[in-house]
Amino acid sequence: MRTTERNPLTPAARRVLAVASELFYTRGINTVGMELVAEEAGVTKKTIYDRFGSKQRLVVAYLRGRDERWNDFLTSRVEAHEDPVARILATFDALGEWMDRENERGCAMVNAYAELSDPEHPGRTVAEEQKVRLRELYRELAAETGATDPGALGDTLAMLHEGAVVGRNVTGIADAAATARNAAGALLRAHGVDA
Amino acid sequence: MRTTERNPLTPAARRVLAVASELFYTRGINTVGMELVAEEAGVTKKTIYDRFGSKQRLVVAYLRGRDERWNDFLTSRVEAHEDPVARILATFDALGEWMDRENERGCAMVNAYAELSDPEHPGRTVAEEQKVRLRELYRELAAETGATDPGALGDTLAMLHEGAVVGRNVTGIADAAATARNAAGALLRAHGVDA
DNA sequence: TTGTGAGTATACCGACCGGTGTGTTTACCT
DNA sequence: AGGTAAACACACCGGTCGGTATACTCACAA
Repeated sequence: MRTTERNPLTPAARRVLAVASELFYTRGINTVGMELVAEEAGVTKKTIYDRFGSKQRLVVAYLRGRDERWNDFLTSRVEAHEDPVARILATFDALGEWMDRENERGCAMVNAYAELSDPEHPGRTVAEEQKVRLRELYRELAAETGATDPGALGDTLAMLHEGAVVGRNVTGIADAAATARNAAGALLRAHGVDA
Repeated sequence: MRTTERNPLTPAARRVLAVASELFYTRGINTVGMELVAEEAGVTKKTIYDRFGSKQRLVVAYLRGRDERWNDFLTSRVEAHEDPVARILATFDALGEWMDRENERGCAMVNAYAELSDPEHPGRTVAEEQKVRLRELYRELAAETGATDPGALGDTLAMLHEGAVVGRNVTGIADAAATARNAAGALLRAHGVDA
């Protein structure tokens, strides 16, 4: 575990993380062995364990990285607008784009939460934190609109957001994000917001 | 695979299925080995393979059984009401009760979908079918209310339903079902339904 | 009474799992 | 020229995976 948070990854470590992220996401964390990761990254297992220390840590790095990428994307989309209503609607547009681009296997955090049943696994915390952060984002945005009961509105939007991912991925609702966006508008109006 | 759909399970097979269902749900399908299932059921592996043929089939039996239990529960709650609006709201009450009682690890179908990455695994179909059935239920109930655009309303309610499960389980929204129920009422009114 | 189905016990299979140890090569920095 | 970090190759560890084989006991029913 020579790898700390600040100093950058070595080239091989970066390759390992990229490959592992792809494999863990598309085939599942428990299904993918370290030997396969090493092979696909053109690296020996030794190198992986020298850089990451354990599979658990590699999994955490994968989840953190993916969380960060999504969060950066979402934040940039939200901050592109001033009006709080537009900011809320932008989250659903961002979700739709993201799902079209790189979510063909559903939410990585929800999947990891399902796979990592051991309550001690630090990967669970990463997933929980991501969801809590999303909830708080919606609660803050709801408050900015001056809605009546912004807490309930924020929670509702967060649930709609999560439901759109499952709806798109498992249920097969093709336009899930757009439908959720429309619903968000209706919910805003129901909470006394001009939308 | 002597076990077909109609003839009842032998006592040992019933025990195996019960134990496997509990273990698969709480610890995850890939995490639980057949040896553990055998041990916990007080049965030898031989017996399991004589009755179920393979782990894959045991997993499918688990998913089907759980799906059936949930579906029976939900259906009974819906059919207890005449008014379509009451029927819709009843689904969220049912969900809340179910989650309090036996959903401390989230939706078994969504979890299985995350774990079973092999697209050929028949367990995936069970999960997909359950989600599609839920979507169709909401679409039919929405149509019964005479709502404008019952398709979109139904899809929205289905997503809200799924989001409540994730919200409750991962995000930690304690009253997720109640919040979703309130949101469903608002969405109904937004679609021109008296609710 | 003689099968037959259900279940038991135990040993085994090849494959793979996460992880470690030893020693070597490469490349850059001073 | 010497030092150091990174990556290499390769062999190995104990343990578990899903699944199979053999042989035995028991209850019940024709």
